[in-house]
Parts: sequence; structure tokens; C-alpha cells
Amino acid sequence: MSLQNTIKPTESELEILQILWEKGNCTVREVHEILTQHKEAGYTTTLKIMQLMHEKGLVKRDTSSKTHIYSALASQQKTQEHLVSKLIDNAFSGSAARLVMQALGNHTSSKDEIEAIKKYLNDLDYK
Amino acid sequence: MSLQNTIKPTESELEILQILWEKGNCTVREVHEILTQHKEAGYTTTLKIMQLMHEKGLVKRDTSSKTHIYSALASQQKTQEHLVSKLIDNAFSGSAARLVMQALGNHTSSKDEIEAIKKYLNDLDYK
DNA sequence: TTAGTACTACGAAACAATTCGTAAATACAA
DNA sequence: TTGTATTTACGAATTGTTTCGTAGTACTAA
Repeated sequence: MSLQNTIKPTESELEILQILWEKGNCTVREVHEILTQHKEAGYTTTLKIMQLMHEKGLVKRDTSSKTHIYSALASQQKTQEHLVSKLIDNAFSGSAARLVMQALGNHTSSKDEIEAIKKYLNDLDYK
Repeated sequence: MSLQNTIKPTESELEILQILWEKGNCTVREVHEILTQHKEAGYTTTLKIMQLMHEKGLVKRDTSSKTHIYSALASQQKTQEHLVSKLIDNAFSGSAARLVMQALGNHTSSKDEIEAIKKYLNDLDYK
């Protein structure tokens, strides 16, 4: 069993992981372009963070050509689990339901999303 | 409009805020006792963090007697909103529903909690 | 009054995260 | 070949968080 998924990504790392989860393989340049749509950042800053992520085992990279290709190693599922779990403990006194209502109350969810959650809840009943 | 609620508490600060939200007024000693049920920490460490929280405006304190009495200034509601919102953006690509299902799937929620959420969802429909 | 205990204040060390400058290597075009 | 651009690697500065030791002060019991 590897440890990589238990490592807690920082906020910057999480931003990058999200891009990698979405896109699959990316160069530093590609990640950087996407990042800078939302915020200011120097290219070498992005590079450095991705290099550190590599050291930590959060990403892997193909260095066979000059421009390296990065992809996520940290599992999206595990990372999300970990973050949600931590948030529930840290800020919602361990109550998942309170977090859920908070999340639903303050983010506009589409009718489809609401229906999906209802269905999900009904299925939970029969377990 | 004050800024204090927009300040993002650190993890340690959040642990302490949770205690203050729950208990109301506390001495450093009381907070420290509760904290050390779960983890190791020196007394002056807890003290120092609470002093910094005071400087940041996360808590207020009554210094009229030798032993200071602390209470939360940061609003529980606003802080939770902020954290949930950040998590949805940071790790769930902006989808509240995905976070909700993650939260429900990996934490045992009581039947009552589930019912409360269902009711909540039904009420949402009629807004 | 004196010894011991509990508390605050403060400084500094240790650690982690972020940012960026610069140098070296590579590729490519003129 | 020579110059320009792109990329990686690396070191260092900066900032923020956490931890704890020590000193000074107040309270309390003997």
C-alpha cells in the first residue's frame, strides 16, 4: 500500500491536481496557462510547485523529451474523501448532515442535481 | 462591514473555534483540556495560538480578571460557508452535489439526519 | 511571609508554503 | 553558426504556522 494518497495537498497543489484530473497529461506550460486564467503567478512558481509535487509523489512525469509531461498520481476519489472527512471533523463537529445542508444552501444546485441527491438518499435507506 | 469573518482560520485555529462555538466562554485552560483529549499539545502552544487569534480578530477576550475569558468572534455560519465554498471550488470543480454525495457516502449518518436532509431538499423545491 | 502553582507575555526556533531570480541545457530559426 | 526562446533545476528570500522555553506576575495555602 502506498502512502501517496494520504499526503495532504496544499491549496496550490490542489489547484494543479484538479487540472491534471480533468486533462490527464499536461506540460507545466499548459497547467500554468489554465492557472493564470484565475490568478497571477510566475511560470517558475508553477514549475516549482509541480516539481515539489513530484517529490511528494502527488504526480508522475515523463521526462523523455525536453518538455516534461505531468499527470496526477494522487487519486481524485481518495483526495476528496480525505478533504471532506477533515472538513466534517474540523468545522462541522463530525456531522456530515450539517455540512450537506450548508453546501446545498449556499450553492445553486440545478433541479437535476437535487433529484440525484434525493435518489441517492432513497437508495441509502435500503442498505 | 467587518473583515474578521473573511479571515481564513488555520487548522489549529479552527479546532479552537469549534470549541468556543460549542462552549461559549472558555479559559485557555479549558480549551487546552479539550484539545488534548485528541492530540498532544503544550499549554503555552494553545495560549499562543489563542493570543494570535485575538490579534487577528477571530476571538475576543475579557481580561478583567487574571485568567482571561475567550469567546469566538468569527461567525460559525460564515466560517462554514467560506470553507465549504472553498472546498467545492478547490476539489469538486464547483459542484455542490458531488461534495454532498461524497460526504454522505463516507460518513455514517443517522436515519434522523437523512430524514432532515430529505425534508430540507423538499423545502428547497418550493422556493 | 514564603513556597508553590497557575497564568500571561514574549521571543525565538523549526518547519512548511510560496515566490521568484538566475543559470544551464535544449531546440529552433535566421 | 549565432541568437532567441523555452524549459528545467536550483537556491534563496519571504511569509505564515506551530511549538516551546523562559521570565514576570498574581494567587493560594501553609
